[in-house]
Parts: sequence; structure tokens; C-alpha cells
Amino acid sequence: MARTQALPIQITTGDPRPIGRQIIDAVRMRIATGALRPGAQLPSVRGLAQQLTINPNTVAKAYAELTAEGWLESRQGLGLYVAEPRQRLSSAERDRRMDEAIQSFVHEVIALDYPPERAMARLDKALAILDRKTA
Amino acid sequence: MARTQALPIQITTGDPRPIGRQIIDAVRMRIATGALRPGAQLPSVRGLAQQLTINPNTVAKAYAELTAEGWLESRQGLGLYVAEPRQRLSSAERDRRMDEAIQSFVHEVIALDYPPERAMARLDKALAILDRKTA
Amino acid sequence: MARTQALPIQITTGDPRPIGRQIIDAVRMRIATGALRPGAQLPSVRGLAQQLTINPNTVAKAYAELTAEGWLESRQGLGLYVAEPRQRLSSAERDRRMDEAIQSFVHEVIALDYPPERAMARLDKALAILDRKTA
Amino acid sequence: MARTQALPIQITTGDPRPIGRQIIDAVRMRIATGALRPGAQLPSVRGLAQQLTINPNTVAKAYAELTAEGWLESRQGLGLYVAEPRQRLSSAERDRRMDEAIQSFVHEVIALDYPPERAMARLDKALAILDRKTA
DNA sequence: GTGGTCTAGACCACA
DNA sequence: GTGGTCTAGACCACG
Repeated sequence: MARTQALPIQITTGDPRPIGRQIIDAVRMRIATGALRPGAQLPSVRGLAQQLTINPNTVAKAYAELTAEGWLESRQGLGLYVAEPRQRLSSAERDRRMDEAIQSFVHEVIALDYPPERAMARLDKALAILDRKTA
Repeated sequence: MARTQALPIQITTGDPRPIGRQIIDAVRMRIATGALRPGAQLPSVRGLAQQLTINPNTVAKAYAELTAEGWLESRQGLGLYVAEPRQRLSSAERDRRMDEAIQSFVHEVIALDYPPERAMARLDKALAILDRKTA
Repeated sequence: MARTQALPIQITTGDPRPIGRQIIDAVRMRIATGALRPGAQLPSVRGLAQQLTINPNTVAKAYAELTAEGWLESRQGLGLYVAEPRQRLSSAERDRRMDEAIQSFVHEVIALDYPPERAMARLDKALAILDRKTA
Repeated sequence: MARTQALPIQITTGDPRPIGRQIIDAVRMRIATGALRPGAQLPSVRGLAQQLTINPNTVAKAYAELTAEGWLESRQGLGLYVAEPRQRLSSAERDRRMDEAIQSFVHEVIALDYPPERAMARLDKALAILDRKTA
């Protein structure tokens, strides 16, 4: 019955990502950093939609993707909960997709003519939030 | 393996990027790594379109974006040439866009539950191609 | 330009599966049996929706899931194509999902009090379509 | 490991099935394997609901479906008992529903690109629990 | 109350 | 022309 304290998901109009993706990223981030632990309940589709003043279908679609990816699990009629962590993708697929992310990042560094060392330094700092999930 | 002066731009059907973006990325990459030096001439719109068997409009649009970004300059009636390097974006804008790229990368690391150190190591290796432009 | 001959996807109102799922199953079946080979183009979202007289969004969602699962890949502005086969899920995840399917089947055999040997025989026959993909 | 006469029905939150279905499946399984024999009494609606800490309505609905299917029979004021086995569905209907189950299984084998022989082997093993009801 | 599915129609990016 | 995203509102199953 008790919600998991606050889950202040925010959407930003200035953000280039579609709002569904913002929700997905935000939820994954909270799980990865330990702000949302396995078993925690998520805000209801309708509730979050109302809070963010967006369409419930957009929230439902985001939750559906997170469920398909194994981050959440639905308990019929009760709501959605954070699932136990499990390895869903094959190593090859993970490496393939990381390859794409790396290529994309490299292309952006080039496009901005950004100093590679500085890019690495900033990225290293940004990844620090994942260091310990026992936040 | 060593790429020299020619510009063997390849487009890959399996690539998730739209082909216009593939061209842009490829040209910027060649300039950034020194494979294309300032003053070098690019293949004509029609020539490249024919070579890649794609729509000339797609090539023209890619070249237009590269020109707008300051990578290329057109010499009327002669064709497109690699421009002298210059700073186009403000520092603030560059930092803002690098921020976006970093956030995007971090989100992918999270989504894949990829070991951050390994991601950094692979990225570092990928960025090595930019180390010295005097290749 | 040329479509891959006929792709007579059918939806049945009597089918208990939602129509989106019917599309997904049908496309996967055609790929698995070799009726659709890697590189083949699929009917357009709007085209298939019109042919089946259903909403284009339903088709789009089905195609999106097939793309997320790695069966299809989209080429911007050109359409959707059958992707090269690749192993996307980890072995553990595949075994876990097969476990669920087996449990579900066993429960149905029990519910119908169906002779297990006969169930196995019929299933064996149904799986025969996968024997050689070079149909 | 060996299950005897008690009826230690368990519901699992990680199970994708709704809990009402879990109850139905569990009871049918126990009857099919002989763990529950004709004439045996089932836990009361309220008792089971309390034991599983779920809504009594859910238990009542599950029992109602099992009664409708002919697995249980109610003796007014005394409770619910396992019924004598009887053929409820026509052969045609049983075959039709087995068809659906088979199709569903085949679709999952395809979706997972799971080796058919291995799927059959695992299923055969899972069905072994039904071999002799005189366990 | 919860999520899951479907329909309808709009707007955008890409080619 | 293509797919991708979002909104709006309806109906169903589950608890």
C-alpha cells in the first residue's frame, strides 16, 4: 500500500528526448543508483500521467518497455514493481549495443571538436553515480 | 587498413543511423583524423550519390549541414572543399551539447548494465584515433 | 522497390490473441520458416493496416516490438526490413522464458486432462515446420 | 521434496500469472498428480485467503472456476471437495484448446529461437509428473 | 482501483 | 512516400 517515498520524476520540455524516453531513462537511473530497490512499487500509470500532465498512454508505453527490458514486473491489478536484477541480453548483444553508443559518442566529440581528454574526464565524473548502488 | 587520401565513404544498410547522418559522420571523421586536410576537394553531390546509389538530395543535404557547421566551404562553380578549422560554437554551447552526449552515453551504460570501467576503457581506445591529426 | 512477393498476413477475429500479437507471431513465423529472408522488405505500416482494415498504430506497435526484439530493422524513410539473425537474449534468459512456456503448456495439458503422449505427438508435428529454414 | 496430503499452495510475486490463476493451476496440478484424491476436502475460502494474505474474493473466484470445470464440487454447508473425474469438454473442444496451447508454445519456441528438440526434451521431462496418478 | 489493448487522428524527421 | 511520437478516449481483465 505504501508508496516508496517520493519518486520525483521530472520531465523537461527543453529536453531533446521524447517524454516517454525521459521517463524510461529516469526510472532506469533510479534503479541503477539504488534510489529504487527491487520490490518497490512505482507510481500508477494514471497517477504519474496526472502528475506530469501528460497522456496516460505515454506513461503506459514507457512502463511497458521497462517491463519488456526486465526492469519492472507487473502484478495483475496491483501495479508495477521493480524486478529483481537479471541478465537479459547476451554478451554479444550488449557489446554490440555498447559499440553503437561508443561510436555515437565519438562522432559527437568530433562534431564538437571537443578535447578528448576533457570529454573522458567529464564522462568519468558522470559515471561515478553508478559506483555504489547502496546509496 | 591504412586509409589515405581517397574518400571511400561507405554506407551500411545494417547501420541504425540514417544514411545522411552516415555521410556527415564519415566526412567529419576523415577531417578530424587528418585523412582529409583543409583545401581538399570533396566528391561532387551527383558523383557521390551515384557511387552510393542513393538520392542526390540526401548527399546535398549532408553537405549543406557540413557547410553550415563550418567543416566545408563551397567555391562557386568549383565544388566543395574542406575549410580551415575554426571555432563555430561558443564554449557554453559546446559544453551543453557535450553534456547531452554524456547523459545519453550514461543512460546507455545503465540500460545495458554495462561495467562503467569497461565502457571507459573501450571509449578511450575508440577516441585514440583523434590523438594526432597529422596522421 | 519490389516487395517480397505475397505476405498474406491474416488476422482472425475468432483468435484469442490480440491482433497486434497475431501480426507479431505471423511475421516471426514467416522469418523462422524462411518464408521471409534477411533483407526482405515488409509491407508498410499504412499498407498492412489498410489491407487488414485495422488501425495503423496497431501495426506500428507490432513492428516496433519486432524491431526491438531484433527481427526487423528500420531504414529511415525507406521502410522495415528483415534483419540478419543474431542472438539477442542471454542463455539464462532464454531458458527462463522457455521454462515459463513449458509450465504454461503443462498446466493446459492438466486442465484439459489431455493424454501427455498425444500432446507431445501433436506438438512434435507442429514443430516440424521449423526443421529446415530453406523452405 | 515429496509433497503429501497437505495443500501447501504457494503464490509467488515473481510469477507472471495472476494469483487467481496460480491457485487454479496449483489445485489442478495436485489433483492431476494424485496429491489430492477425489473426496478430499479443500481449505476454506477464508482460510486459504488468510494463509496467502490475499483477497478472499480471489480465492472464491478461483474455486468457482474449478467447480465450473468439474474439478471440485461443493457440499452445501460442508465445504468444497475434489470431485470424481469426469469428462467435461467434448473431444472437439479439447482438441481445439490443445491446438491453441500448441500454437502458443510453437510461437514461443520461434520467438526465442530455441532448439525444438531441446524444447521437446524439457517438456517431456516436465510432463513426466503426470505419468501415474497413483503417486 | 490496477495495467493491457485497440482505435482515431495529429505532427515530426527522413528520403 | 516511410516510420516514430504523442494525445485522446474507449473497453477489457484482474483484485
